[in-house]
Amino acid sequence: MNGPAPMAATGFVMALPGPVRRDLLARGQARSFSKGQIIQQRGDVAKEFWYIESGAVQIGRYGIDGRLILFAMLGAGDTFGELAFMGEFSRAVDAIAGSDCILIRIGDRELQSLMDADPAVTRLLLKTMALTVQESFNLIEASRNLSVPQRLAQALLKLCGDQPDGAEIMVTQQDLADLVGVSRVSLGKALGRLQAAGMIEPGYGFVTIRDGAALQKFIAD
Amino acid sequence: MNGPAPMAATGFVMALPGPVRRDLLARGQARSFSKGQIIQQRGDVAKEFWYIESGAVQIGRYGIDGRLILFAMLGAGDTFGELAFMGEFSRAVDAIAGSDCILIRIGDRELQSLMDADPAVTRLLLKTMALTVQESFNLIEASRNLSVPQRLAQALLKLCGDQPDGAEIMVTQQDLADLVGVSRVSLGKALGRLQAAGMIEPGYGFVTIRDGAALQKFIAD
DNA sequence: CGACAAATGCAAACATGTTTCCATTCTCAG
DNA sequence: CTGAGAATGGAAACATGTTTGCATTTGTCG
Repeated sequence: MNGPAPMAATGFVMALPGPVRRDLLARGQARSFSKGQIIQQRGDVAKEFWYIESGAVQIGRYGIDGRLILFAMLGAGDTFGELAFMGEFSRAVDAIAGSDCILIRIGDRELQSLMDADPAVTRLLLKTMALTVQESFNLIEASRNLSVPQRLAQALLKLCGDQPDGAEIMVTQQDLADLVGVSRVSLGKALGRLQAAGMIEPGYGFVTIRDGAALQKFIAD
Repeated sequence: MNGPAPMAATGFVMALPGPVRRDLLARGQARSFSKGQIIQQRGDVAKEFWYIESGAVQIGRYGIDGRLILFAMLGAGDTFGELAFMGEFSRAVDAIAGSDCILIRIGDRELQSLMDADPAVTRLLLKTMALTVQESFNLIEASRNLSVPQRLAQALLKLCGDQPDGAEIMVTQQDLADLVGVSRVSLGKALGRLQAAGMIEPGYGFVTIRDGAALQKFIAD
């Protein structure tokens, strides 16, 4: 209804020690995108990666038929694009502005000078990427072992980060469906079940978390 | 029926330049495992990674209820375990000997000296891990957009690597089912359809690839 | 305010995959 | 050669998710 949807900040930049981080961000260039705008497309040559200063970014893949698969929805403090950048191949995913947002572009030069200055940075990069792989393993496991309501609960908890109960997540059912990997109809049913259990309260364009602990327990079966 | 199932060698070690690779492997310790033996378990502390000298290794996760999710089936020349090793967290997956096999254990010291000697090695590690992430994205996308027969075709092509038509892949339907992420019944049906189309020929404990090109085309829809 | 688009709710027909049995075939050790 | 276990084949009942179509609600903007 009101406020933005701050999410758990993950990714490489936030793991950097404060001074180093500020220095790196200061070297980057700020760019703003409006909601729905394409930030990067699959196949693009990767010459930079991005830090999210404010707003939300959707990471996923658009199929030829208009289908969308969301791998993640990122928020302020998150980083994306390191992957292709580090791997030196073309973009593996599309990135779209989920809301009006301000990003900071970090290019080859900026990162290189950082890595030269501090070997620990490389280590950190490796660590972050390893985490990403783990994440995607978890996604695959979830999609095979968990029911739709459980996966929905998982997605909601991730989106709300460490916000306390009562947090309103600004997201449409369609977006959630793309994220969880089911149709909007199925997602609606799942929402209904979580609502019936008093864990959440669906709204128009947002979802309110009523009982995060219960969601956690629900996932664990 | 006979021969092993050589697969496309992927991973970090095979990407190293010949002399460097031989040097690294020479420093490692060879260990042999018999079929079904557990090589590493989820949660273990990661003090090393492994290079597959010969045989097959299954990478996946065992559920509490005995369910198994296979992420990959690796063969000679492949590497595994770099993930947790690099990320400095505990093992994210289980590894089981898919057949009698010989592995080479590479520990902290060996890798460190390699990284010190050649900074390009670090770059290579990053690249390899980025590829792994891409792979897992592809897996997720496939599980959402492709039919079971298509995913089966994909899995079979990956398993046979670049072997010519006629190759016999030593694998049971149950293993394939765990890999593709469906029940054995569904996998059986999918096999039947590929067979009807003349692309493969199922056997007892193996599958013969009849027309790899057709499989490729079949995946593309 | 009032129209319009976006988002949600709902239902029926349909498609796909699972589960549970059991029969059959194949391989291999003894 | 033969018995036992592993692997495959198949059928029926069931569960889950999709598709399609339309009605309803909500927010926005002129």
